[in-house]
Amino acid sequence: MFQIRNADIAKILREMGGYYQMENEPWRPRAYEKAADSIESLDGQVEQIYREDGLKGLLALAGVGQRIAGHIEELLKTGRLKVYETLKKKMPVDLTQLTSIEGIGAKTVKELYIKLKIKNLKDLKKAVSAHKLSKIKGFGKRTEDNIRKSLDSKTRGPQRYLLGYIYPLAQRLKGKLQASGLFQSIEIGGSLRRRQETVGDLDYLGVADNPKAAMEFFVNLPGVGRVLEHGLSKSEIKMEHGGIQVDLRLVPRQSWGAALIYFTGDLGHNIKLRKMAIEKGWKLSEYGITSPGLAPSRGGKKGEVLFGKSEEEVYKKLGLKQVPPPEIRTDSGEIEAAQQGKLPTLIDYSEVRGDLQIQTDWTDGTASIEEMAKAAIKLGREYIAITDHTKTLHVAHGLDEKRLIQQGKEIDRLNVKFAKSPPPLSSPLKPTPKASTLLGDPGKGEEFPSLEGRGWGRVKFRILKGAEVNILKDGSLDIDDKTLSKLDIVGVSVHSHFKLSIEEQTARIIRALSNPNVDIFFHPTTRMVQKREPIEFDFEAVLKAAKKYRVALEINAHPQRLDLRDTMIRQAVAAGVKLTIDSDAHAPIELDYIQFGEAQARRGWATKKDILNTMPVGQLLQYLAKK
DNA sequence: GCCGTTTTCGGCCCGACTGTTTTCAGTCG
Repeated sequence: MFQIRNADIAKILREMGGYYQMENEPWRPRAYEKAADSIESLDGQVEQIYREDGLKGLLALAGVGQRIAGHIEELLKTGRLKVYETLKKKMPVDLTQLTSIEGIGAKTVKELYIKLKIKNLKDLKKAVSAHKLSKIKGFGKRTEDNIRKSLDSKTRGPQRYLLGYIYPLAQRLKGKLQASGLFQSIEIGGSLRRRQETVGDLDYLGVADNPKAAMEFFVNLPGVGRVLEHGLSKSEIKMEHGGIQVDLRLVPRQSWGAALIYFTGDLGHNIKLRKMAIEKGWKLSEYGITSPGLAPSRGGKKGEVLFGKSEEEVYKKLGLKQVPPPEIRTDSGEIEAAQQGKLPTLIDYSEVRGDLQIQTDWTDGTASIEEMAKAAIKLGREYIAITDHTKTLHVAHGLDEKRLIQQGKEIDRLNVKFAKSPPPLSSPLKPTPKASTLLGDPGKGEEFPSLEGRGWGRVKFRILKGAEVNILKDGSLDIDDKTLSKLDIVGVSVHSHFKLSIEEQTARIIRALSNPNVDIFFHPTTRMVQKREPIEFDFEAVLKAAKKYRVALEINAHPQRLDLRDTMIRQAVAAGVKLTIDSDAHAPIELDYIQFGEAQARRGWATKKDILNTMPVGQLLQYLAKK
């Protein structure tokens, strides 16, 4: 059998969809794209599914039927796919490459190949430089210019941005739009509102009395590199540095809720809602629930808007008893749960009280314990655990037993110092939005969390002694049990031997978790978003072990890790395994990453009671002591 | 090509903008 990754299978299917699109096939392209999407978003490898369950396993995948399952089987068995090769022979173009250029789809690729024999980006660049495109019928000078600009901007900047890194820019832009006074409402939608791990572009939605002035203001924002589109209801810009695309849609006030739903997505969630509307004899669009009518752009008469003012109204009319929080709008059961009023109350932003993974300048962090503690206090944390690396992680100058004991003494000293004279609590706090602001009521501004009612003043800040202990190849730990037993919090993590077989990796992890001193399994899969694949192990077995040994799994909030990922969090919650949300901060500014861990937890349907560090410190220590 | 409280046929989300053409196809989200 051939080792073919999901991404490769998806790429081939997507290209096949493109070829069928060239041939003007009506529905096949959509089907292939859907199958490709579905495979791309899988947790496990298709290859493994096929190895375990054969063709039946493939057919169980969403969007995969007899024919496409057969394609996948052929790929895995022979390493090739004959139909694909035949299509490719007829039109030997690099579809993936060419369609990655803005404004170029499959049909344009076909034209370019037939007229100019353009097969890949290199050919395209040459043709553009020689001004050959503008000479083809159906292409003009503007098209050629646009393609040239797309080619230029493609060479810089990543395709998708990490949520945690783009979030501040998104908030700043929103602030600027708000401050202009030209928008009665402005909200951010899209994958950022859903708090996806990565964000491809920023989607703003607004209500403006004077759309012309509002759009004019938008396309002339400072830092705009290019204006891609400039209309009265929709405009798109590309920022100069980093090149992220920003879209703005304006809608009538009575459509605000429907538009917010529409521009928040995701696609699967929206499609299901639209089908539900059709079943009720209506139609759902970004303008609201309407009586059936033809699309205005196709010259038809617009149906009358019946409902659409708020998200709540639209969801209610469609038969949902609750509004699904944006983070879980993925068409994975949230609609059905909301119909029955059985959505869980997700953990809210700022419910995490303490941070249980922090590195300092004792190893690879940049700040001292005291500096990290003071920064945490400013953010309103009630406790932190100092968890520097341990000795076998040489690159980080990990601590040995002796140094850990020394560090414990330093922590004792600081705890006494803070008890005597607590550091000041700065105000206002950093803007961590409450979940309710995600529901985007028109006109409401950003809310700031408050410490009132949290018992601040009565709660003493506390630094806990901890460590991020390295799991060795055989599952033993690199710090002796006697030292570990003196720590408040012991986290363990994998930093080496990523490529063990599934059986070995699973056994190694379970052995580590079975150590009675261990409290948390840090960044369990070690994946780095868009950078490093997760290690492979039997997650079900690890969940069982975590439950048995009372070990919590971490939701690492660092934008680059976000580990566990959403689907695994949901599995852990279902299995009754406790979780923690930690920043993994190596510098004071990174302590604020907690909010992205809270977002991740919400996307995994976690509630407050699932997350250990929503507890006050006393309760947490009590829980840990019971082990 | 996929899918099924429309289940083996007949649907498949829906609309905006652009460019080039003059009524619309292509692309995108």
